[in-house]
Amino acid sequence: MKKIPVIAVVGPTASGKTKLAIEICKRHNGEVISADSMQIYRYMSIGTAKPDEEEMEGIPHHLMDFVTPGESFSVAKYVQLAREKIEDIHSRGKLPVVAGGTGLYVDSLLGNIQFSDSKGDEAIREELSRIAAEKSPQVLWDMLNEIDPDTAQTLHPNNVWRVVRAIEVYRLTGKTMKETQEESRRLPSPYNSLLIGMNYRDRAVLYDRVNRRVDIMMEKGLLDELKMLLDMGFTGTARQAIGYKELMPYIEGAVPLDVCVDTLKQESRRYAKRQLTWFRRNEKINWIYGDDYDDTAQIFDKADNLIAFADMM
RNA sequence: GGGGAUGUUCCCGAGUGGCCAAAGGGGGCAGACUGUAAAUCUGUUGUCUCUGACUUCGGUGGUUCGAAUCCACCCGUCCCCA
Repeated sequence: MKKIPVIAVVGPTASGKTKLAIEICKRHNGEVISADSMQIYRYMSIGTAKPDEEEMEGIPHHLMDFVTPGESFSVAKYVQLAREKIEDIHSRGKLPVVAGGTGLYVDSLLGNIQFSDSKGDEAIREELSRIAAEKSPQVLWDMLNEIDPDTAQTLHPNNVWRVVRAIEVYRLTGKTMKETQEESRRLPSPYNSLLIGMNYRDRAVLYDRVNRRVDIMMEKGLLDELKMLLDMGFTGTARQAIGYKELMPYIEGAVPLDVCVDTLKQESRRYAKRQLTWFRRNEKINWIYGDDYDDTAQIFDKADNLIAFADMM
């Protein structure tokens, strides 16, 4: 069976992924599938740096702006939906271009990870979390070490949530996390993917872009967007999004706005760094360093070279 | 002009004679990551020829076997009185 060609544009926040993905779509008849854990939410546009109508230049964008803040979502759900989108786009003779900074989503999708049917169990989670809180994280970790030493070895006792999850998986399925993960990787990927990573050789350049983008978000009315979300009852995972939680102390009158904005910039920079840590371990990524070029046109051409060289179409 | 306080490693901040290259926090850097992932967690952070050596705690000089810690003077900052 012929594999489906997919181009993925990854990289840290504010690196220029969105622009590049749209340009690739324009040149190669593509459609964008977002791989961003926060752009999935409706009403969160400025803070998640969703491209607006004008920036999209008529290119269809999928898996963006379709979950109401407060609703639950998961990698498994993302992968399922993204697969359908890729099928759909490909069947229409167009090129799927996955673009986003959520490494887990991208890798799970392209790696064709099979998530089992078992969901979560609140009761189990509460019970286990309580053990960590009332006794100690170490006690909980020891429990995991009894049933699944392989996974326990890879987890730090302080990473309570992961330990809880590993034990939960075992209780729910009778299989250890390690077995579950091995099974999830059995099916080969149906995609012939080309990964392009945007980055900057000089970290300061990237950080400067991040800072400037936060300023732009503020100018666009991030505060009003947050207030609107709060009026709607802002809950769930969506609330974890960088851009909103950092401004809360100001809304509550506890901290001056400029201090909150500085924190927001800092958290954004740290996030960019974490994203790099994730993507850098992937040797299949073809990196494009923005500071190697004088303008975006050259970056687009470089991407084109990569695509031509990959000869995937 | 008088009185008081203070100056510590990138930042904040502990440290009042040896156990101090110096607690803790922040930031930086590096890493992990399979149903919350913009989350969660870990390591590291003076230099070097690195199980030891060397240079640091405003400056200079001194006391001492030994000082970031004690003394003298100097420089800077802050507060109060005038």
